[in-house]
Amino acid sequence: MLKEAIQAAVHETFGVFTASFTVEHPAELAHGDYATNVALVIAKEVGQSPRDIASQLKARLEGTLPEVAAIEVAGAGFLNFRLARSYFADVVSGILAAPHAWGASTHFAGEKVLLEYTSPNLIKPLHVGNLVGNIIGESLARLYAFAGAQVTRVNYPSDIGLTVAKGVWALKEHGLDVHDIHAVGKAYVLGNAAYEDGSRKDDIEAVNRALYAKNDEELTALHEAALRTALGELDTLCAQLGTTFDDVIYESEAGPRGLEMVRAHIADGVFDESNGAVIYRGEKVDLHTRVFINAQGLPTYEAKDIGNFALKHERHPAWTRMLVVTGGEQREYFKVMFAAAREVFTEASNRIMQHVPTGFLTLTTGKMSSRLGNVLTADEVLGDLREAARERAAESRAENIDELADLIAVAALKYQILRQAIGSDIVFDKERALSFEGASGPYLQYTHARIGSLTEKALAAGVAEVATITPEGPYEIERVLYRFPEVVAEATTAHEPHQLVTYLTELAGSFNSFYAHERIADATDPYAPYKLAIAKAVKATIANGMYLLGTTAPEKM
RNA sequence: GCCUGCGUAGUUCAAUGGAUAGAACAACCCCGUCCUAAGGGGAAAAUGUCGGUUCGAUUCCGGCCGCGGGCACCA
Repeated sequence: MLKEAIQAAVHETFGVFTASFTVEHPAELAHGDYATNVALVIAKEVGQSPRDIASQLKARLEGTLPEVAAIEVAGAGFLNFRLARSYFADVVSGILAAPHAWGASTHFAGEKVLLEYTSPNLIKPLHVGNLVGNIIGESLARLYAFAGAQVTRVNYPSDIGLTVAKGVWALKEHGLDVHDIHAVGKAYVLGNAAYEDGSRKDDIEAVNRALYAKNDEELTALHEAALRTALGELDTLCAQLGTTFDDVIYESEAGPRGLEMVRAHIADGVFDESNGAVIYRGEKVDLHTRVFINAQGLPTYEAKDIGNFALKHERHPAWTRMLVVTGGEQREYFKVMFAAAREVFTEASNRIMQHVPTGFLTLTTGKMSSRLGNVLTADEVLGDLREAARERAAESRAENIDELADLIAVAALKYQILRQAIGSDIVFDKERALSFEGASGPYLQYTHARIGSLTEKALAAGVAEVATITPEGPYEIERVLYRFPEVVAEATTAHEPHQLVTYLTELAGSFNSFYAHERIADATDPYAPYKLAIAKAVKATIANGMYLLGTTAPEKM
């Protein structure tokens, strides 16, 4: 709206111009609520100085925009706009009228999003790195749903293949306890070592074939028991982290299906046979060649993914957008896989398929490596966080300490993972995560709970929120508050939950500063009712924002 | 070798080509008869390097230096 008005004013004053300009929130609140660089951009074409142009535009625009209270010429020729007091008050009352809908949109209404994430190897305990995909995927799922899409959460765990065979071989060889996920993980490490050093490579490959063929009762039983153990751990973790999958596709289902699909598309030229293997020549679409079926006739990851695609497509035929969240090392791989999938599934070739690469997680002590013994498992990190949270929670106002400790642990972990752009590598600082201070999940939760308590105090003091009697100028917090829906929209379309994290942290900081300087639960303050209304609006914003991050904001802490 | 991602305070992260590069942690200083100190306030501290494009570059382009990922039968 503002942009169109500015554009019209420029046309009327200076005629047509070709340069494109922006209208955005300035980085500094001191520079107003919106700013445009139009004067700088058209200066050359118009042949006048940016500041002169800006002044003329200011004169023309002043008083014509109902929501704008003031226009200033600033800096090199920026035009800064300050929104009217009433605008902010309207936002606050809007939030209080429908707090759960605040930030929701219909941007993706009608879309059916298939979102695949988590997808672990079912032969070892999950480590923090494996949690990254789950945490990012869950946030994206909630963001899309909040924007009106129908989201289907899909888990695609690896239950078969060489990695699994290594573990099963060692479970038998060393007689480890298949019901203990850590023993299973230890078996995987042993199996991997025996495979890598070449000493038992043939044996393990034989186990792999036997698992595919299911022709060895003992191995098959061990295999199934190991899977049950791993799935049990996965269920527990997902329950703690707040993810419920709508569909699970096992690699063992996807394999045969992929084998069939790939073989069926050799004749029509999608795939080629080469050196006994079946390959896709990615060079035809500027990518690289990859093997889909190996020379032994077993499906590789690529054929399994074609099978996975087939199953997803079959079970959820109306999907409009397919997202797959995995580690960034699979970037090039997914380009090839999707290219092949578009040729195989021609009826779906125009739909949106996106790989969402996540960053690699390292510890402050370096890369995690089972050999170096510095692997941080998911249950370990959550356990430590819960333990630390419980100590603090014991002194809190919460009725249920354990429940609160869980919420805090999850928020602390997820904040650490979601605070940076999802594709960039993460250095996970456990000490930092445990500190609960400064920019952190618990900081957001604390602010939320603080407002909960404040609301009770206000009630007791006889202050009830009113969004109509306002002080003259907007408080800084109000100037941050109204931007929430824009941030949510941007976080969704750009797949950038970190924008939401940054925003919520700024909002909480702004509120805490407001709280430190203003009396709210004070019936003698004429603006206390309005300030309480703001506080409640902030609380609703944090609650919705934290939900979108896959976390929960407690009422008390 | 080819392809690709990344180098921002001591550390971990921000910044659709804009204004004085913004936070947090750590180190330093201040705030407790006052609605939760998991809080607030203050001071100090950064764009790897050399060029180019631009009114304006952390951002776009190129060279160099450094780090990571991928490149046929692993996932």
